[in-house]
Amino acid sequence: MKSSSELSTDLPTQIAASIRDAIVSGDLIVDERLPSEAELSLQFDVSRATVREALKRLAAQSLIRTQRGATGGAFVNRISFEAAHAQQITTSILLLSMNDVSFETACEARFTLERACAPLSAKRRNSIHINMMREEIERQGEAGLSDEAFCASDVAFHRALVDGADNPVLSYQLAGAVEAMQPLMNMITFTARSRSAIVTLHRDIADAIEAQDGVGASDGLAALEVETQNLARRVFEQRKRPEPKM
Amino acid sequence: MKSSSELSTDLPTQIAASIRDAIVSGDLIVDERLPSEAELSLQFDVSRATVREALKRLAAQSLIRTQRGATGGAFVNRISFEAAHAQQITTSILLLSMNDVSFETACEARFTLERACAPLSAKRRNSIHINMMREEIERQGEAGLSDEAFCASDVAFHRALVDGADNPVLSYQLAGAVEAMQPLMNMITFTARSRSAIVTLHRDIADAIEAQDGVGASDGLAALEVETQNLARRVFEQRKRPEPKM
DNA sequence: AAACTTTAATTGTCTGACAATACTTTTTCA
DNA sequence: TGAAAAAGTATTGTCAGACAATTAAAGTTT
Repeated sequence: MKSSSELSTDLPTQIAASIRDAIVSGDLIVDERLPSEAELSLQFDVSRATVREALKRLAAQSLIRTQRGATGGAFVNRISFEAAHAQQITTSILLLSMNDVSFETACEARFTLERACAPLSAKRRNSIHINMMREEIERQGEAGLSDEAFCASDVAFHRALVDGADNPVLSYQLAGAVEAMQPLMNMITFTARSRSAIVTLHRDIADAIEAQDGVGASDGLAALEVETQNLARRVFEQRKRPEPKM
Repeated sequence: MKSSSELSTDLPTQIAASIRDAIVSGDLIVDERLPSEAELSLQFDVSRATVREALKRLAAQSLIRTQRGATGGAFVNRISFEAAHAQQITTSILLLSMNDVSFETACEARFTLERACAPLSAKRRNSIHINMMREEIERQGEAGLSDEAFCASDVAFHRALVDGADNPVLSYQLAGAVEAMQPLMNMITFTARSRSAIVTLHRDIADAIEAQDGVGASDGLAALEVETQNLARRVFEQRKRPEPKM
């Protein structure tokens, strides 16, 4: 099990890397039980505390799970799309918020990816996803909806669109791009007029998907991107005026 | 700092979640120093070992880094695109290998996303990425190249294409899709004829990018997808014949 | 045969100690 | 005086050993 990357890092990192390699390379397969902490501490010639810290690192990445009791231990986890989704979203949000990524850049990435999805979603459209999109459009039109709820509904609409492509890998890869936009969108105040413009575009997109018109859906998303970018630009400019850059 | 998600999980998980919330919500900002392990163990009323396991979980997600010495401690990490890339690739590879994702599905996802990139890459094309693509094409034509090296070069070519879009968010989101294909591609044996077909398509794509012809690049990628899918289908069918299912 | 008890294995947590590291302060001495 | 050396100090890294909590399996009783 001791194989690679034994640098000048601390011991738990080395041990975690060693076990991770064994999992990635297939030496340890899903649901296989790792040696007990006591055995591992003998194998790696470190204390149990050190082994535990290594195992916790792996658990944090959902690579293993642990179970107490007589037949317990650490087991190789089957990474679920759900867990991977969640992790990717957290990472994406932090990445954007910590690296001063402009709204423009994030928005471009999101719509570029989503447009790629549109033709597939149109081809494979199915009533479940269409209905979800319609429901969210309905919600977005309700008066008295908070900006935050409007954004959440917007994200749900787009998630339905992406999931409609019926390709789990695609859904997973796009999760970060779609969801990580929400905190950025939340900084925007949506006027009644801007909301109705967005709802109209959403309806166009849903119609195109339902009509299996991939090109139309793509065009609708392109228009939505322009609308969103303009809206953001207006909001940020207006916000700059009262307090003109320190 | 004690805020949310205090369920029936173990203590390190709860503590890690609590600190993670503080980071995600912005209560702890980049490069800020966390209290020392001793202080945290007092705050959370647990032993230092338990705090350490929690911190290791966060370190595993690159959320914090630690430093020894008098002015040391745990600091909130600025998640770099590089680190996020690496994590995403690992997760994507494991996700595909553990969930019996078909070659077809993964391939479709990858090319769908990449096609979305092509217009941007064409518009913003720059000599660095063009040269990288040309270099990889050159390498792919060399005789005596191992299948594995051919695949690695293929990935490098596509990474250059994606990076050419000059949008770091896009590059990050696509990293998983592009790189996670490599282990799947590695299962394929590339004949001289199939290699030359791929190289020709790569050259077409590079030419289109250089000519700022986004549509052409997209079409080239579509053709490459068809070629790749056919190739994979042939290889898998042939492999089934000598050993017909068990 | 079913219900209960005991046993053993394993992870979860705690305590206390010492080592390693790196910055700060003090001392030394040229 | 001023720079180098030494000591001090706060912090993480690692260890050893202990006990608690949990769980499945084996054994015992009814």
